[in-house]
Amino acid sequence: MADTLFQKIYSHPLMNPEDLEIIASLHQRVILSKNDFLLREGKTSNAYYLVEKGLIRFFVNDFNGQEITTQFICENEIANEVSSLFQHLPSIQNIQSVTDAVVWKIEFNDFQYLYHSMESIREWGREWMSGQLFQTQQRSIEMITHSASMRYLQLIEHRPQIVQQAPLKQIASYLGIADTSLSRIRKEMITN
Amino acid sequence: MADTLFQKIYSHPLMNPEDLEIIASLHQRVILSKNDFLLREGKTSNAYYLVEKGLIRFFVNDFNGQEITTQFICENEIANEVSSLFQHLPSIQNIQSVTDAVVWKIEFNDFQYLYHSMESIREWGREWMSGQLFQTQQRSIEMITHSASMRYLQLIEHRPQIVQQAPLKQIASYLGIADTSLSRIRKEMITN
DNA sequence: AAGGCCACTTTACCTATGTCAAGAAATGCT
DNA sequence: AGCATTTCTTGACATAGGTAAAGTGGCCTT
Repeated sequence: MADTLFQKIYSHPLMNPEDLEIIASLHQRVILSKNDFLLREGKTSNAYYLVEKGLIRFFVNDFNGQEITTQFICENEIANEVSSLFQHLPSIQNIQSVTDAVVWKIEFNDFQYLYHSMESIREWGREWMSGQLFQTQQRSIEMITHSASMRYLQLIEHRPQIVQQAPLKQIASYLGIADTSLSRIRKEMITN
Repeated sequence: MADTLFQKIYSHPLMNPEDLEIIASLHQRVILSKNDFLLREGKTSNAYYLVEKGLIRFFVNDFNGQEITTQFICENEIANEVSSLFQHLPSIQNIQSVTDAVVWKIEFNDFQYLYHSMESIREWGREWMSGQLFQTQQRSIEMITHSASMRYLQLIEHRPQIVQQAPLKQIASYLGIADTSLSRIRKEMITN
């Protein structure tokens, strides 16, 4: 069952079972309780995590001390604060479990070893990063072109786990609106 | 003068003059007139561009046919539609010169050759991508946490060339507001 | 069972930004 | 130079979403 996790996440045309086995052997299973932190603001990231079970979020604190959720990571996705991990800079983001969760950790040094010894993971890595960049850009564009209620509808449609598992306040800040506004949008969706 | 362009852009701890010379030799100088396209929506990108002179923008068409400027690329920066170039997918973005410009083009195949033969450019590439990801995330966060006039002030402060060289409508869509709103913000900034 | 806390909702009011339409200024074209 | 087109500004009005404060209900703790 963890095997299919690795297969799903590390899928790439150049990937083969031998490489995959080596990759998997460098991951370690970690059990998380709700609200546990995987990375705290100000610390430098030294690992990333594959999510087997549960929901993870990234958040920052804005200048009024409000928590802004910037990403949700669902099952079969990767929680990786790229700019801290690859540039060895203190993170401005926090990574925290929203629910109880099971994740697989791989340390930077082990990844770095793989990256230098396997073409498959290098190519996979570049593709993963470009996919992340694409998603982040899409999200920016949607913040501009769609209304808050449209954004909420899209979230329900495309990532229902988030709407089911995360508290309203986190979803609201992810959508870029106040929690009372999300509450109002929910109400209008029911009555109309 | 083009040499310092390559030095600035391809700077990385592992980079050395020999590598840099090989890299530079695979770029080709291209002269652009205002409004020329480097990539059109629906086409698959097969190159990226270093900007020596002038201003370049990325834009998408939203569902009402409005152009939304998603990025401005200034001098000594790179114009690269990553997800089209590296995943060979049709681009949803357009890349167009805002002013007359001089850029240096490198084709995907040549880059790919470098990427496989030089550790320096591989590491540089990963760092560049993670930098891009960071910037894009920062921009999303600012769209949520800052008001339109704050965003405009930040743009004036951090990237004045854009404010000087791009037309108001493009700047407004980049800031995520209507052009009339940006005009009003400008007025308020003068009188207050 | 009682108190306390948290997540969510609701209401009233406020403000930033959008929309539309008109005019002024700048730029480009022949 | 002169006309056309685009760019920018302005004003009146509309609306999505913000803020603050109070209310409801659930759940945990003792």
